[in-house]
Amino acid sequence: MTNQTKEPQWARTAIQESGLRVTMARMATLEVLNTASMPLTHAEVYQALQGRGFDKATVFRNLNDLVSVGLLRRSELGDHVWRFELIANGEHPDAHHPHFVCVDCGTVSRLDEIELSRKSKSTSDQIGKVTEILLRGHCHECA
Amino acid sequence: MTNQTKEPQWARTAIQESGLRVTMARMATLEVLNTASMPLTHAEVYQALQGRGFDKATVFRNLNDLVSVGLLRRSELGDHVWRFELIANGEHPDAHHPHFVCVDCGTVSRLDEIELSRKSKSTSDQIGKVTEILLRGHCHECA
DNA sequence: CTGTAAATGCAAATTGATTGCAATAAGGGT
DNA sequence: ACCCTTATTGCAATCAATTTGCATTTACAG
Repeated sequence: MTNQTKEPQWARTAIQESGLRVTMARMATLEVLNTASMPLTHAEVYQALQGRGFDKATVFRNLNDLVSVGLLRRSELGDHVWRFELIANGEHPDAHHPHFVCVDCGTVSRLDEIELSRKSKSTSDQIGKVTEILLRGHCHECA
Repeated sequence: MTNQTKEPQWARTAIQESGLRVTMARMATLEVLNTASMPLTHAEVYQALQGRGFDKATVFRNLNDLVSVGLLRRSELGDHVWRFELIANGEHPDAHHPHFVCVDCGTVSRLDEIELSRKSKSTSDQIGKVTEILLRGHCHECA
């Protein structure tokens, strides 16, 4: 989650503790995602890093590396693009929070309070363990 | 929806009424999707049509054409692949029914009874009009 | 300070999807 | 049944997102 008030070296510390090596590209990637209010695509992260000279493949690799050590979460919200977001301290990597995606403008919103009706929960339990809820539709801006 | 008991010429009729020309490829595409119990990817449809000699671009175009005349629905369930399913007679093209996707094996299940809790509904109403609900998680097979 | 494994840059490869274009076929009109 | 027009098809080329191969560079343990 967004957290503008982390300790100065939180990114370095987080990377160190993950077992990955601390590099400029990784620190910068975490910083970018830390100040984002919504999941960012690779393209958005890459663009935010323009001027620092990192290669696009490096950004891809770092995003994926950071996902695999549990610092980021990668999700697909329906537009054929991966989005990445920081996982809050202590938050379970699989515990995606619900998102709403506007199919018209592509805007992604985070919803924290969404849950299924009781009856639906038991229905879905018959299928498996739900770890993510995604809602799609038309946001008020586009309606 | 799956419907093995349509009239013999339902596919021909449906295509005719849509205004598209009736071709072998389109009839076959509809037949394949009619006997499928879940949304199929282009690759799956294409494979099911192997031996009939249709080109992969033709299959793509037909799937998209059939979507645009409202005979099929195209959805993206989180794995970067479009899936297509027949729209039941009279069903609203935008009225996606809920799906469950297993993030491990990729299996897609259709859920017809899922809904949000009342509180969640009002929360999501503040964001926009929800037209699709997608659940992801681990199915029992993979758990 | 040095050695080694990890990370990076650059280009090439992959994958899902789309498009240009000439050849072919559907179906309305005669 | 036979044209004519236009939609549809096949094939190759293209596109966009993502991944990979490899030589070079860099982090960091000792």
